[in-house]
Amino acid sequence: MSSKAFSSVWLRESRKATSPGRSREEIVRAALELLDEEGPSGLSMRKLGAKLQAGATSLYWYVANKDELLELLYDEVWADMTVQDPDEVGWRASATTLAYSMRQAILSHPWAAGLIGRLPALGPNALHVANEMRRMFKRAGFTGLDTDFAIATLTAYVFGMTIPEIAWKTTTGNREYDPEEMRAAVAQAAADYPDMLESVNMAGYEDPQAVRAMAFDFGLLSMLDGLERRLAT
Amino acid sequence: MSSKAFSSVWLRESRKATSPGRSREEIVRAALELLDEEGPSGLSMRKLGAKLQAGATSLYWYVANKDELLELLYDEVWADMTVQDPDEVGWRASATTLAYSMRQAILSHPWAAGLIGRLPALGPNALHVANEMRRMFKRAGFTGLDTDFAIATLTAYVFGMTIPEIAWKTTTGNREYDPEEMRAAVAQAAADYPDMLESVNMAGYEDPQAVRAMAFDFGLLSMLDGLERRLAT
DNA sequence: ACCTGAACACCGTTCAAGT
DNA sequence: ACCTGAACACCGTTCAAGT
Repeated sequence: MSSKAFSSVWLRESRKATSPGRSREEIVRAALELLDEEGPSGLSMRKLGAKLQAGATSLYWYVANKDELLELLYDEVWADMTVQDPDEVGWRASATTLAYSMRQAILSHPWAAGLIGRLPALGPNALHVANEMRRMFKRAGFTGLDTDFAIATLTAYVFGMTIPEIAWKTTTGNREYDPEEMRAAVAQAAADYPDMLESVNMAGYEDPQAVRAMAFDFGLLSMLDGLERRLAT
Repeated sequence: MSSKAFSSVWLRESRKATSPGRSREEIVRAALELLDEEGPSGLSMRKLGAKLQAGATSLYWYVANKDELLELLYDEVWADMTVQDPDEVGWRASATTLAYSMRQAILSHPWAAGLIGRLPALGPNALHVANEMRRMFKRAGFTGLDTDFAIATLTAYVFGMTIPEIAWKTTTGNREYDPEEMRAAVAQAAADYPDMLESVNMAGYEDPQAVRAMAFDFGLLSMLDGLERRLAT
């Protein structure tokens, strides 16, 4: 690989929106529609150009490349995350509602699953959330690097738990699919492991959503208990 | 979307390896080389065909499509994860070394970052690890669904923490890159948030690896403490 | 049974040329 | 300053045809 400087959309000036026609905002809005309607494969520079009644290559005036566009889009997901003031409700309640809110934000923008953790999150919305988390954990009593570690731990858990949830939903979701067939398939794969088999057969394939939610709760509780424990030492 | 049954390579018979020439194993081995050497973009059906001195389309005899090939490759990552017997070292030590081993496995196959959580993990290696985790947590005292939840929580944490680590390494790694320039860039983005700025300026851009490792420790400790707490109630 | 090349329907991106 | 179409260098996959 040749030497190439680190870059991000957020570090470059946006082209001024001149005519009523195109602008970064317009492009992002249209791209968002494409993604939310058709999923990740719905977004190509060509399709996006068409939707905006423009040549695909016109977009390159506003955005350096597709990755930059994705950075822009990624930040929109962070806009859907809401934070309750830790000074009002306490850090733990604040962390809990934020975690749920993060999970919800990803679930409602499934196309973002492939972006999380792979794109720098330096957009204004991401920074705002990061800053709120910082306040939250400082309020809890963390100091120095521990504050950063707590932030990283919480986001890692939420994203790590939610991304597979999306994969599950998109393979099974919006499609004629028989939960029984699914169960049987997994059971077949796990045939050699009696303990796993047992679990597969009872793990609620009829209501996977409910089980997922329970799992999220369980892990979140553990996570927060563990962080609280750090404060005690 | 039309109705399409759930499918996975692991649920279909493999074509028999006949001649010394090609087989699923040969293909996977060659693909693995491509990925480890050139990264995710190094793998295309055409390049893989060329490497095997075959037409790109020959591969479709052994593998239904690229996604199936990726499933096969993904399972190889799980092969690198090692588990210590919880009956010998205790569940917590076993969980700790497994967590490190999982992190290490992903770090040494960075191309897998994009696959984790998005592909079903039904391969023999993945199942073996999953089963070991089950033993581990049962030994710890978990029962019923809680065992599954503990497994999900631990893997979510490890993957959620490690994937961004890879992203960081591949944007900055193997490339002329100035940590100071990087720091300055992030600082610029965070300009509006004094607390974040402060943290950015001390967060060890000279030795990001060390800081990452500390963060992983911190979170893992929290996670396991939290799980232990579940057992007490 | 196994392999092939041609062909189809796409991609992201560059760039000279237009207004 | 902004937009264009043509062109380049790729993709995954299907399929009729070959051995």
